[in-house]
Amino acid sequence: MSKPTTRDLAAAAGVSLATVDRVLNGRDGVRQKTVDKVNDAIRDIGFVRDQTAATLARKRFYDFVFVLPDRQDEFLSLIVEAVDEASSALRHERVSARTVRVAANDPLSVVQTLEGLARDKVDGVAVMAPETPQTRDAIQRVKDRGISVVTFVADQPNAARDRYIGINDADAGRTAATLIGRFCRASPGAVLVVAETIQSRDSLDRRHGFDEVLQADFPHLHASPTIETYADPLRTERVLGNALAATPDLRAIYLMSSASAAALGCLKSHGIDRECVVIAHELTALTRQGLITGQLGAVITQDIGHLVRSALRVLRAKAENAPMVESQERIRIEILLQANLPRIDTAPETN
Amino acid sequence: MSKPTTRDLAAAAGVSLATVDRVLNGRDGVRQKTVDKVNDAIRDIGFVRDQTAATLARKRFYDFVFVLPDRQDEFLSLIVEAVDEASSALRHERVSARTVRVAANDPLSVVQTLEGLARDKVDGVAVMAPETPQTRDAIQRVKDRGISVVTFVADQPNAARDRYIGINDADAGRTAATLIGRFCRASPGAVLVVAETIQSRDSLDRRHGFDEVLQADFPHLHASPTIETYADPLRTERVLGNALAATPDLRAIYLMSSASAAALGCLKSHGIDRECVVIAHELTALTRQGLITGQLGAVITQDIGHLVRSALRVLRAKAENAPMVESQERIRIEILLQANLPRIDTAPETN
DNA sequence: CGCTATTTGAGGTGCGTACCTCACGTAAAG
DNA sequence: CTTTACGTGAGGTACGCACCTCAAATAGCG
Repeated sequence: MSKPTTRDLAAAAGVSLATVDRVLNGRDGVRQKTVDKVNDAIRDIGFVRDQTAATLARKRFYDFVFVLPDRQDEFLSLIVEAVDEASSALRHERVSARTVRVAANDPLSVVQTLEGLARDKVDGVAVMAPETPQTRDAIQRVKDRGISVVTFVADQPNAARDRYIGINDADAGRTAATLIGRFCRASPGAVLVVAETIQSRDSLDRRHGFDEVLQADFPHLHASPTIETYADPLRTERVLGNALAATPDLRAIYLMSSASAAALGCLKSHGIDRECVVIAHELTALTRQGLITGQLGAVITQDIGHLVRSALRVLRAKAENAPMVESQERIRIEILLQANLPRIDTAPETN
Repeated sequence: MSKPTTRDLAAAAGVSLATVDRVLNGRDGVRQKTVDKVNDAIRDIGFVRDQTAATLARKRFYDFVFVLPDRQDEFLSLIVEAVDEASSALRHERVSARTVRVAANDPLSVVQTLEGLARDKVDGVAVMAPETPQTRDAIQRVKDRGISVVTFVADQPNAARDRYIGINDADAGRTAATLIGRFCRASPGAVLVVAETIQSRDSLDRRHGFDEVLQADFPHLHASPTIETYADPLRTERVLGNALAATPDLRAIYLMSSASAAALGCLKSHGIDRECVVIAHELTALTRQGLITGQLGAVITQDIGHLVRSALRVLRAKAENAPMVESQERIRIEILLQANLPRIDTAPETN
């Protein structure tokens, strides 16, 4: 006999369809004993709720929101693009997604946005924001309203988020150190480490992983203190320019942040040695170009499309109280060279 | 007003629901003029078929089959595992998948299997097999019966497959050459290239890309002719052992095939220089171990879970005549170091 | 024991599409 | 002019589940 339905379940559990429904959808007014009876029957007959039918029946449309910083860098634009693409691709699966930008580094802005979303009829939120006590509380309140929350790209380990969607930053730093160390096998020298700011958790984590590996495995290289650009070209020119001038034995540069436009511009204008290994984060038009011209030795990145789709899958699974495939949601740290650069999309098929 | 349904479509096109259905599902018995009318209306009102309802309505269960070589290597075991996992994860989406093993290197075996599947009520096939005129014809015949076919891991560019799911092998070879070249910056020397067999297209493509980059960018390294192991430990010991002994200036080794157990064993027993860069393909328990111990400098791989899910998504989209997200189906060439090794699954959550 | 509060059952409707049957045209072929 | 085939319309059922209502059964309590 084929796939058991709720009807079979009801029969097997010796209860009515209504009760099965109550148990399946976590409604109350059912004695614990009865709940157990149904759950046992589920195991016994191997019942799996037909998601297709379930989503059809709850006529609901899921509305998910990505809360992103309002910085104007390409990485964020790509995320917005990916959200839009995913949103239209998922339209026929009753899911819609949109982005909301909040003032970066202004916890209050994040908090207000989250409050607003909670009041709205949003079904899930993906948040990319620095962890502060205020945002942590706001996330808790959103969750309290039964809305699921994932942290996105930047984790907030102490917040009540359902899950973190993004790479492990310490491992990303370790990866960078390994690449630099192995690309600069021969002679000792200095490595400049550049970040937008060291205030953020991801910068800290990456730096931590980076130092760990560099010190342990490549003692012939020594890393500079983190140079902060604040994503400001003028400041970058000053601090990074100075550092370049002051580092005669420069062997490599690690651009730790996703926003590396200013730093890349500065490096270009200074005409870095071709032997100097430069490693950046995130695949953008800029870093792609860097790989092609050879300005960049490697790019460490995460698949943005995968990131967004993963967040949406997780939010949806939470919203529908459905199971999920864990292994599918692990975001990999990708290393990109010129040779394995994904080809650019040509005109999308209309099919 | 919310999402237009088939009813709205019928009204907008000025035809009946039955005709809309005939057009949407490509049934015949509709004049071209009417078909156009409906298609225009689809564009006008922005109709998108609700896949959820569609799959529910066609009560059908999709049955997909992966045809894989019967070689006993870990890479293939992992694929089988991934298929099983995907199959049970997709149960509630009306998709089931299974694997069938055929005698590797026996075109007849592939052909017979495909014929059998075509006769059966299979809805789609993913084939991993060397390209031969016979398999090409067999694929054509399967397609003629309206069953969709994707080539899997190993492409057959001249066959009538709907799509290829896997990495670009020439780029994989280029990636290997780049890594080896950059890891061995300092002094000139030799690179051993090892494959299970050079007969297969993927070996040829990888070798081609490898040579291209090595010659162009790293002329201080020269690559050996491809050493064939036939995945046989004894033979491997002989040919690879000889090569090792005969190559005093050995700087790197490229293990080109997914089945690298024999070669890795041989290298281990011969005690390769720690400075020698070894690069292998595909993440398995063996190559993972190699990365952790430092025996391997890097592993070039493709995410097997992604591979399998992608194949299933594509086959399903074809079977349902539904659109697909192109960017989601591009398989990336991943570079794995010890630092960015995905952590092993712990006990899967039951949730 | 009766009374109230809680738990359970029976039955129905609707989600948006697929797929089926039957009947009614209309135009081409004989 | 009749036959035939084809194009189209009308209407229905089913898919598996969510969600609703109302009544009936049961448990808990004094």
